[in-house]
Formats: sequence, C-alpha cells, structure tokens
Amino acid sequence: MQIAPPDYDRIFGALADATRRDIVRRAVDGQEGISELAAHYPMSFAAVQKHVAILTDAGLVTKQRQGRRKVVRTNREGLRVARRLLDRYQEQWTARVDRMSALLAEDPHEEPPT
Amino acid sequence: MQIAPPDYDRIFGALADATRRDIVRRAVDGQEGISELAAHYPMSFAAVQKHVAILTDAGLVTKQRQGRRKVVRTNREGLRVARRLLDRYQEQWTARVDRMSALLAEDPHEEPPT
DNA sequence: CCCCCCTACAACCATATGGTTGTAGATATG
DNA sequence: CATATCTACAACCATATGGTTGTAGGGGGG
Repeated sequence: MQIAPPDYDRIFGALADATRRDIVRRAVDGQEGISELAAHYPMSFAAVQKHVAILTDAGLVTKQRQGRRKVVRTNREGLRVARRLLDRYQEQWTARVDRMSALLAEDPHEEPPT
Repeated sequence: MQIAPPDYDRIFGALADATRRDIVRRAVDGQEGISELAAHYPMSFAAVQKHVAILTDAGLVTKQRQGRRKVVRTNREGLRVARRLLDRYQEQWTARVDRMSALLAEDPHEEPPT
C-alpha cells in the first residue's frame, strides 16, 4: 500500500481563509477547544466548527478528545507538506536562473546546438 | 507610503487549484504565452486566461509583452511570501515544543504558578 | 438521574468560483 | 490593406463555499 499523496487543493484551499489561518496560529499552542476558539471570531460556533473540519480534512490540524471538549492542535507535518511544494518551485526557479546565467556566460561567438 | 501587506487569501487561494499550480510550475521557465499554456490543459483559452489573471492578482506570476504574445513568468517574491508565513507557523510550533520541554524538565515537586 | 455544556450534523441561503461562448482590440505577416 | 493569431473582456451557467439556524448525541457535575 502506498501512502496517500498530499492533497494540495485541500491544503492551500484551507489556508486561503483568514479565519482558518488564525485558527492554525492559535492551535499551535494546542490548548483550546472549538467553542473556545469560536469565542475569538464574529461568527457562530457552527461556522467555526466547519472551518476546523476543513483544516482537519486538509491535515493541518488534529482534534483530540479531552474531557467533553475536543482540543484542536496544528499538525506540523501538514505545514511541512505545503512548505515543501513552495520550496520545490523556488528550487526550479533558481535552477532556471542558473541555466540562464550559464547561457550568458557562454562564448558569444559559439552558436547554441539545435 | 507603506508597502501593501501580502494578501494571503489571494495567494493561497490561487495555489488551491491544480491547473494554476501547474501554470506556476511551467511559468518558472518563463517561455510560454497564454495560448501556449492553454494547449496543455483540457479547457478553453479563456479559462486559462482567467487562471493566469488570478495568479497575476496574487502576485505569483507576471505577464510581459513579447511581440503579440504575453509571456507568463512566475514571480519568485510571491512564492517567498507564502513560504514565509508557513515558516512562521512552524517556528511558533517549535517554540511551543521548546516551552513544553522546559516545563517537563522542571522539578516535578514544584507547583506551576496560578 | 437530571441538567448543562460542548460537539456533531443537516437544511438552507447568498455569493464566489470555475467553466463556457461570443465579441472586440492589437500585432505580425502576405 | 487584408488576414490570421493572440489577447482581453463580458455575459452566462452550474456548482462550491461560507455563513446561518435548528436539532440531536455525549460527558461531567449537582
């Protein structure tokens, strides 16, 4: 069995909302339940609950039972997956610049091979 | 005058679509115009044009006139902005783990301050 | 046991999103 | 100039998204 490939649509989609990014930030400390989180935002408990569900689906946070609450914690691996994709794009960008530099450094009298 | 703060909604929203991520990847090489890009995807030219517009608004690519084409290039700074936010979350996560380690390392006979 | 608090989930609504087609403006080329 | 190609943009449609309210389940505390 293969490990599932990261679902970048879900990951970046989850991060594309200010409320959800703020939940990720707060959940780094891993102390608050959903209703405690909800108190920070001008929206209903159910709305925050949905945001947490979206973050959970994306693998960016986890919920853990604690008494009658469910404590929300950010998932370090989820963040890392997103970061690595951006890293790869930047690496390709750098490689491209290096190729261009190499081209510019070539003897200008030489013709590039077809 | 202040420089505009990054619009993370737009940036992550732009990255939350597989076609747009693929455009970012291809545009790293900065060679193709919109119609050339469009040939890679099973959708209309206009649809690809919209995707490019979304990426441009997000600051992830730039369009540059070249003859009658407009060459699409990825914008390195846009990628960097997204990455840095994820970096900060991870830093906070690490700081939290350090704090927890510090707590666990305390003399277990001492009571934490209320 | 009863009650309260936290969570889960369904139904609904308005607006955003991702696609389409069609029309019009620029720019090379015959 | 005439024409073909690339780009821009508007109008439209189906579905996804972000919010609401209402109802029901599950665990502590009196």
